[in-house]
Amino acid sequence: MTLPVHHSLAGQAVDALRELVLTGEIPPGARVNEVEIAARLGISRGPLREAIRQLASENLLVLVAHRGAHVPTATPADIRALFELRTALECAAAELAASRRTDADVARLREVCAESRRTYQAGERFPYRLDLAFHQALLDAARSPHIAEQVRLVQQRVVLLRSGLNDDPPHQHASLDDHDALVDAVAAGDPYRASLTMRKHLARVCAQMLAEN
Amino acid sequence: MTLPVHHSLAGQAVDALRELVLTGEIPPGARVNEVEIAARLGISRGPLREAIRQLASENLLVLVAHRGAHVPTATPADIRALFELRTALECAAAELAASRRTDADVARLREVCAESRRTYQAGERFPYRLDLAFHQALLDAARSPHIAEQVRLVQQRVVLLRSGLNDDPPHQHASLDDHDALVDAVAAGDPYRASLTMRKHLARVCAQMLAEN
DNA sequence: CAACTGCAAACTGTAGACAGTTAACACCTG
DNA sequence: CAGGTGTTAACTGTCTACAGTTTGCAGTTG
Repeated sequence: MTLPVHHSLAGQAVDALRELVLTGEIPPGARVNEVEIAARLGISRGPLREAIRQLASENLLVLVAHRGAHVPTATPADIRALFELRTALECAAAELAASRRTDADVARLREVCAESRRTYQAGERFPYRLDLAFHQALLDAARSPHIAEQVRLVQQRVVLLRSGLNDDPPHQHASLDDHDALVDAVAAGDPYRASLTMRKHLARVCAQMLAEN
Repeated sequence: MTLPVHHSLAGQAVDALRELVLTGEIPPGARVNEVEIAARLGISRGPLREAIRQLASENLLVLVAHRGAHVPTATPADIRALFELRTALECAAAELAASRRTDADVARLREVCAESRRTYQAGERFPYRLDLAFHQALLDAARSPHIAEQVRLVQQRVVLLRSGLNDDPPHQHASLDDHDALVDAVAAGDPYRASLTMRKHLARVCAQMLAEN
């Protein structure tokens, strides 16, 4: 017996449309043609419009009167402001993680770091997936559901900006070191150091993104 | 020539429904009857459903399959977790405000504090409106639009919890002092002290809310 | 030839109708 | 009388049709 994740078409449409936006299939600046997308998803415009509203309030779409929805494009100033928000949230998460972590949390974090390093040393760029996994493991350790939810939403928007991001090796190496330092601070139960380390990490990631655009 | 804030009925419905939820006219736990509310707002169910989706993604409503939307009720654990989020955001805002404030920002903050104190000393409870105005003035000084937006959303949820809040005088007096201390830290350009002062302030407000429920 | 006007196609915004699900109540049964 | 069952009313979820706006293009005019 297969349980559908979402019973409603609108719920499915949210996921499907989110995918289209985040994968860049609907690129930044492009408009969302309701009849076209609805046909593509095999649904009518009603549920799709509900999905569009939700994604708009997640800031993955922008609504314009009588001109429908389009994918937002980001300016450098936007990116900086977005990273201010991300820093606020993830530094708080790092602090809480350092205060609340269990041995299992630390083990999980070290595991993700180890896998990232293996992949990196194998000559490949370590995939963005592992970076997300690290930040997710940290959020799990923080045990603050509302903060975790907001971080997820912000990360989505970062993915949107990250379209053609070419992670160069120096940046990747530095990120691996940052992650290790972060785990050490969390393992040591030092909230202040965890927060500071996260702040430095995100500052570098932000600078990297600004340099690439 | 009167310019409608929202051209679309869905946009108006978002504001109207938000009002119904935040004023408690649709109390926590109550379901949102689509036909009834649509009739009350003089619109059809289509735009209303779009509005419901948006408010759900703002966490002012909860969607249940085939049972529509209802206003969420908060447990003490929820309140604590929500204040962890609020603290992360507003502490960051306080830090940024201390770094970026202009003389005009400080003047505005002192003005709001002075008005709050006048109202309080006139024997009345100083209205929640002035508390919101203070936090808004601080956000303006922080100049971080994304953080400001998220704070606005969190404050909404706090208002929702705040339904029958009876602000007792000791709490109000302490809040006035907190606000003054916060302005001093911001005026002094001391981000660390501003953040710490904000953290203490919100911890007390949170404890107050937990005590009253 | 540039700019303006008018028209037509495409798209968004909204309403109303229909299908499927939930839930409550009356009724039956042990 | 308690518990289960069938039926019905209410409500949600979805689709289709229609009205109003925008936009691009052709035609016209200075």
